[in-house]
Amino acid sequence: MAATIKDVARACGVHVSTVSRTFSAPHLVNPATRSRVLAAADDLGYRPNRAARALTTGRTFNMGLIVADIANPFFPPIIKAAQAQARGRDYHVFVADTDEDPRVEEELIRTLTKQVDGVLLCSPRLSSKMIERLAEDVPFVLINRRIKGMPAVLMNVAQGARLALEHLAGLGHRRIALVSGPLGSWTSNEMQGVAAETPGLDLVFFGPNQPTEAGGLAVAADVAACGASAVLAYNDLVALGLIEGLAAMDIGVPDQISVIGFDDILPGRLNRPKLTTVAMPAVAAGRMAVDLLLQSGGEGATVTLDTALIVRESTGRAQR
Amino acid sequence: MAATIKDVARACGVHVSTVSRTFSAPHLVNPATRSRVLAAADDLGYRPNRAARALTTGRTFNMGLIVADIANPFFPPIIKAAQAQARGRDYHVFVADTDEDPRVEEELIRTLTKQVDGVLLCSPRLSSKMIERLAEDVPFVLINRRIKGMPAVLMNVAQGARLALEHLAGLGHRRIALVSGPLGSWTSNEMQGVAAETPGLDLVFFGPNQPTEAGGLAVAADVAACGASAVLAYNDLVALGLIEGLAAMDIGVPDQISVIGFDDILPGRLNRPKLTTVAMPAVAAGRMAVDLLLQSGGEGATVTLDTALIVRESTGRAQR
DNA sequence: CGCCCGATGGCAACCGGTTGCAGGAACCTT
DNA sequence: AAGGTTCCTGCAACCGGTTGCCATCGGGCG
Repeated sequence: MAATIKDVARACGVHVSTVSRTFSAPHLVNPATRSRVLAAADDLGYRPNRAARALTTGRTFNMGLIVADIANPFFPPIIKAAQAQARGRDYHVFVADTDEDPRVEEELIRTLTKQVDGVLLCSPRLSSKMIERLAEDVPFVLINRRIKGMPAVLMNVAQGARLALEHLAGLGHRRIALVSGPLGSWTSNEMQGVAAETPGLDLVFFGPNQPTEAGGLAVAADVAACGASAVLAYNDLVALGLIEGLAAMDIGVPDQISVIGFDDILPGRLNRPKLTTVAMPAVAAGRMAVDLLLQSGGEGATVTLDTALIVRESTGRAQR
Repeated sequence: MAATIKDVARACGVHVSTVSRTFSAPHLVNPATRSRVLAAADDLGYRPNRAARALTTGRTFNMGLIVADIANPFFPPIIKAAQAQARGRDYHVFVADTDEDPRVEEELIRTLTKQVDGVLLCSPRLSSKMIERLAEDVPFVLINRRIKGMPAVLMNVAQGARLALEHLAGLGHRRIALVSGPLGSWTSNEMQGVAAETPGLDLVFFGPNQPTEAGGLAVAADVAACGASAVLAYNDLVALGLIEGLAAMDIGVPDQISVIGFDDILPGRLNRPKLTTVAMPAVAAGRMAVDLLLQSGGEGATVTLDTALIVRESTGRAQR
């Protein structure tokens, strides 16, 4: 049995309210009394029960973090950063994986609602309408999704796409394949938007595709056949699948085709050729989302974080 | 303001205790009353407050999961599986990352203690003594660590190492390098134990090493110089680093040296050559750990899960 | 020397549920 | 018809803290 506030009160002959105040409003208790209480508490190994406290204060010091797929290497850095930042603010984090299923996502949010001060929604699959409805019960911060009036942390995909296209253009590529992700993905739309408005390029679109290596593998043949000398892929996983598919057809990267991914996940860094990619600020996003949630005074604040092009080995000069 | 039990009680003219029983002991309430209560609850969007419930019942329906490094690709599958299994049991999971720091780990456990029904410790860095002491306050299940009397989920590294060595021997390799991990790592010890007792092999040990690509990269030259035709690496990350280092010296894998890793993480599957590795049953371990925790009747039960050799492309016949 | 005030700490209600106990009603038994 | 069950529901205490209110006490001030 862990020590409760009563045990401490009894141990040093004061009322429980005094013990309570020693922890939550120290300035209201006499220094002498305070140190007696602290000594007794330390002696008994007392720690305030956060859940009980939450009952009256309304603050749980917990938050939820909901992601589509923990095993997708894009998410762990975000989770790690958010969790670390939260710990620094004395918060604990419930992490839940929806398996890409909106219904699971909704149910998860509902059961979490009472138990947290807010929820970080990372690339949510729910409809905007549903998110807005759920937001009436618990504060949200969105990551990688924009809904008007809701605080969000966005990654500047458009800027990254622009950098990537400039890089390819600079290497002499003209005909470029755009391998997009799932239908209606925000990232895909951003990429296509930028590409469409970039002059002097001859673009070929492929999509929708699964956002995985399998997706990349599946379109490799089409990409090879379309005559493009470079590819901008939806994410690193797709890019890696693509490279593998091209290799199977004996098409060398970057010698014959250049490939750029998005995200900068670990497997891309380890791949050979090392993947040129647009790095998403995952760590900063996780941190920022936590801050946004906790200072929620800034209702609806939207932060956009810059991306960066990381040139490695999967891009090279266009062959003439 | 979310609806409370009182709102529901008022709405359908019964006492709160009746509402409470409708949810936690339905057989004690008249079917007619029950359906009225349920209707009212549904109408108001009422959901019991789990934290408040925990206060009296002592069960929080939360558990903690503590890992050394979320961003290490070995852990996400475990986290994902544990979390999914927990959700199936109506549990929520706090996930925390210790950054490999035992003090953070201890503090985390302490603050989590009151808020969970148990904690899953995944590859903990704390001393056994400390873990035993903390176990007095909250039930643990260990993953990848054995402490007498404590429930644990282990992965059969020895068996995997045996399979790997047999595979290499079968390919004609005799002189084999063993690239271990950090000092005192349980996995390293198991591997070395098996290797030492395998007859007919000429073993060269390298260690301790960082359990990362950097670690593999760093020993690549030594490994190449020692004349071994095959390497058993501490984990996939080390193996990948090793392959990269060998490639830099123009030593081909598997043509000149065969490499086997441990874990079966995603980057290994995507690498070229695709990594031959001993797959750790991460998903099963995550699930099993949750089950062990919840049925904790089986005090101290230890489950050992089998590993499997996955032969891909990084191993081949020894060259003569 | 009396008054006012700030500092201190006890009291008790409350947060949202749970549960042992008791009482009333309906239903059986004999 | 009396007494005993069983079923259902209300009452109230309790889980571990928090907090508004009030009483007490000592001291400073006029």
